Amino acid sequence: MTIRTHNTLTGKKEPLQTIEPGHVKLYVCGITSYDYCHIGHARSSLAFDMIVKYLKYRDYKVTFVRNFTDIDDKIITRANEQNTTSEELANRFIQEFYTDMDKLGIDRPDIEPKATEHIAEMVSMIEELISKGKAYEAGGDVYYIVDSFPEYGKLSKRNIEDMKAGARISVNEQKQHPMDFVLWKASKPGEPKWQSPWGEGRPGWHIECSAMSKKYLGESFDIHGGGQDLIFPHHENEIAQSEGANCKPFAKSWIHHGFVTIKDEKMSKSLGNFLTIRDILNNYHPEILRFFIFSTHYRNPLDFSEAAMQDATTGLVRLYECVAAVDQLDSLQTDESSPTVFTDKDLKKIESLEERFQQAMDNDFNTAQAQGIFFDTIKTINKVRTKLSPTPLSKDIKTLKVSIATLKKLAAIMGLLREDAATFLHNKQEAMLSGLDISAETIEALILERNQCRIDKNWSRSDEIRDELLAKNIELKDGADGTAWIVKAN
RNA sequence: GGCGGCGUAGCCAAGUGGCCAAGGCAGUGGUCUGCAAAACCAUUAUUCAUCGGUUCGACUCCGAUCGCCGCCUCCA
Repeated sequence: MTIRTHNTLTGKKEPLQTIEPGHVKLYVCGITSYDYCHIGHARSSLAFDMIVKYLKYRDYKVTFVRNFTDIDDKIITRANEQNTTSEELANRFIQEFYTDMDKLGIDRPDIEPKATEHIAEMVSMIEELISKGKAYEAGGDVYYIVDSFPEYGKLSKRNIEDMKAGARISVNEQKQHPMDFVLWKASKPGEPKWQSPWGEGRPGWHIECSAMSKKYLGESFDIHGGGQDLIFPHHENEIAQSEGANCKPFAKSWIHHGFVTIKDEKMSKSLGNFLTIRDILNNYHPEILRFFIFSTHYRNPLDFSEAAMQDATTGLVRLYECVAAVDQLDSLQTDESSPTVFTDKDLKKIESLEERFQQAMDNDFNTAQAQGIFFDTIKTINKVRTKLSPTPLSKDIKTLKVSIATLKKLAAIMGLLREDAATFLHNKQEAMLSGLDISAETIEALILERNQCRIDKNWSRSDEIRDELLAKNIELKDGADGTAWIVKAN
């Protein structure tokens, strides 16, 4: 089986074929660092984290580069508002970004270049473009000649004529053609600036990715990724710059993920309908956010709501409860004369887990389908587990243990089931209990009282206690080895 | 207006032309239980926005229509 990925350039799913065998070179556009990250950024980071983890699981070597845009108009404006330098502001939010990423359990890329540390590479690429007649200097700015690149529009599937009709391009006297875009901007007084052959200035937005991907991955590499909103103009312009300067194909394949929406509208700063990663992590465990993000395919829009997060919570807890239940089987006495409780069908289902998972993930990283396979598997595990005799066959226990180990290994690719199950469930209870006006001691005391009532067959008082606790969201579970309690999600 | 995408059960969501259209949440009936809860079992789309077409056969391919979303300006 080969991995197939959807390529924006061709609009098709294609088998992954790396330029260098067994080695994937991946470049992803990272954040512009001027504010806290929202869950749209989380989706982006999580999607590529999952993709890298899966590629590594499939034995690829991966070189993963993700940049920081640490100089641009928004950064300068925000820095002025805060009476600080753009450098300080950008670095501060890079640190905040790391705080969020670490909480989400996202692995660091291999290389994280910053735009401001690659001015020389950008300048030399711009010079190359000028010398090839693909760019021109005008009043200290440098522009790319879009008409010099016949394939312009091949990624976003649009042509220059249609775009001119759209006519929302800002008027700029300097430009020879309205679609020409800036490679180098002359600095205004007080703005951050670097020396260049065209005077003091700073780079345009798109050139950094062309220059840095070339430096770290080469002129041609395997996959370039980012959000769907980057297709045009950012990635289209990158192609024009890189292929124009290098005269070689740029990224072979393009992966673009969908947006996070709220009430079906794109989350964005201008609409003010965004939630930061830390807003979410205040209320939900990071794995719940991961579970939610991966519950749909990465290219589809994903609508955020509290209800959806509750569903994700319930689903993840169900997985953890299964893991915890199997973990507890250690304490059982085994008996080799017991019959096996596995049917052939059960075994087949459990043993095919990894293969089915790979099939789903090979198909353009279909995490939604993969999650379905997890649930399908735990259904079988739970079924078998409940059929276990008090003194089961040790081989049956072993089979269950092995399948849980496989499940955890595969779930880890999405960053799920990485905690000890009992601890996860316990911490979740603690967190929920702290929001209630009842202590664990009070609950335990009431359970003791109720159990005495039950021995006395005083059902009315016993039920009263249970209802009383239920009113406070405490649910009781009477089992063979006593009464357990959980805090109910509301 | 141009381009791209989406429309599958009450909600979310898979589905790479051909066995009963995954899975989750919610619901219903049952097993278990003193009664419950959890878990388990069973059940919930003669149908995949609509209408045509291609095909022996389509949710899956093609065309049209309706609806929603995104990009075309900074944006993950």
